[in-house]
Amino acid sequence: MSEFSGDDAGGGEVDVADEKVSAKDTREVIMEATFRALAKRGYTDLRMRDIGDEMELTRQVIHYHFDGKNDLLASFLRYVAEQYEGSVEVDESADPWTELQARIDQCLFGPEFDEFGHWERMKVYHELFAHAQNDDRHREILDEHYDQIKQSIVDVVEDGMEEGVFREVDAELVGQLITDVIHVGRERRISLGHDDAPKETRRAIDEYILDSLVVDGGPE
Amino acid sequence: MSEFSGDDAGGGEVDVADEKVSAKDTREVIMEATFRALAKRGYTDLRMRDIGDEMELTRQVIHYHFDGKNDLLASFLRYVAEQYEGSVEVDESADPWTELQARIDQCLFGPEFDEFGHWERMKVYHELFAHAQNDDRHREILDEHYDQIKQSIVDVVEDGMEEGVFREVDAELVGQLITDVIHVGRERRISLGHDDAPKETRRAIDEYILDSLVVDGGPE
DNA sequence: GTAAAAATTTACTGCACGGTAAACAGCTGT
DNA sequence: ACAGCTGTTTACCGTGCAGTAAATTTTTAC
Repeated sequence: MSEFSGDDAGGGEVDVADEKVSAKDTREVIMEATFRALAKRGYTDLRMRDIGDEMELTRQVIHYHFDGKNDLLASFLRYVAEQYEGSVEVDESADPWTELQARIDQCLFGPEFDEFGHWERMKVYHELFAHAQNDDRHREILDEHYDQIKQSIVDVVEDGMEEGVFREVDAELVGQLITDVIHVGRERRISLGHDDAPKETRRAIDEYILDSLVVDGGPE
Repeated sequence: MSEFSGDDAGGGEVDVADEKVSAKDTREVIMEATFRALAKRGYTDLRMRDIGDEMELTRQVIHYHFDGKNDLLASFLRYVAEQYEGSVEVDESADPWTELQARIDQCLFGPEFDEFGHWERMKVYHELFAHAQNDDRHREILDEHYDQIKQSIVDVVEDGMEEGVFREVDAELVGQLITDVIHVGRERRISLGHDDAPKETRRAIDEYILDSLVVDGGPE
């Protein structure tokens, strides 16, 4: 929600009273409009016009705030990544089992409320993800993002091992596998329309990955 | 390699002597040119011109053989799916363990020779896959294709269980999981540039999925 | 060998898109 | 209250693209 594109930074200030919009808000408005336009048209067919149609302001405003389509989409990608990370909120004080499960569920199913918004966001996210193969800028940002998600899983696994509630395993390998499987579960739902792919995925994670974390004769 | 788009089917015949090209060959030439163009430019930036530049013939020939860009890409998608399936060739007479491993390796790493071609093909395949979320025609074709790949894995697992070399498991779940993990392993390499993702994936499949197929006190 | 059909090329067109220019509004400070 | 800045709008290009039309060459059929 902080830093956006390069442009000129120290723009207008927020007028506290009434309902004033200023530079920063406008950018947020544009980001959200881009979101909806992208969800409707898809990356390939996205026109600047479509983004304009999704907001109150006219499409030319975009050119004032961003330096062309490329710049806009680069900023948007960062916006999406930040939003994704921000949406994964778990109780860090919980035991590793609970935290691990919570993280998996959040990534797979999204926040309990707003499940629809989750899949709309993910649709856009996954499309940008695929596009990274043709755009180094996208790749860099998404690579870093993907690693953070993975790392948060690895950390929980390592915590669990230290606390003795998980078996000794290769945390990197497990974390990567879980992250990957979550990713592909969502993708199968989004691209192929398999509505229950996330649920199947959840079950597979339970039976084939989490089970192997159980200490012999331990809980569950 | 057989049937193409709807158009008019029974075109010109092949002249045996010399090196003559006729209708069917031209379509193949166009398909291959589309392949290269797509690999270079990416789906979003693909122009008809690019396809024309990738072959001896001029780009207008495409309009003679296909009914516009959409028709071309629909035909191409089928072409790619068929090529993928045709490329997975394993010795069906081998024992389930060997066949399963062979299928996994083929999907992950491609034919031993032509490893470069494999990743070029997969790059295109995965991009089309992502695009399916915005195109029902693509989704239908790829859904069917994905299911066939999965089914071939499920079949091997079931064979193995009948022969008693695999433990009794939910073959559907295992087959789906293996297929999914292969998919995401490739994707991570292609989109994020993780060159050793396929190898990591292979190891994860071994340790977390195949291990669970081993009958207690069995081989390996 | 010649006429008809198929395949390919050369030359062109319409238009949708991203981007720009200049006019206009609204707030800020003095 | 008026100058000056930020932000927004209306109106307008220039380009690059998919697609077409007609001319030309090659292949097939008799």
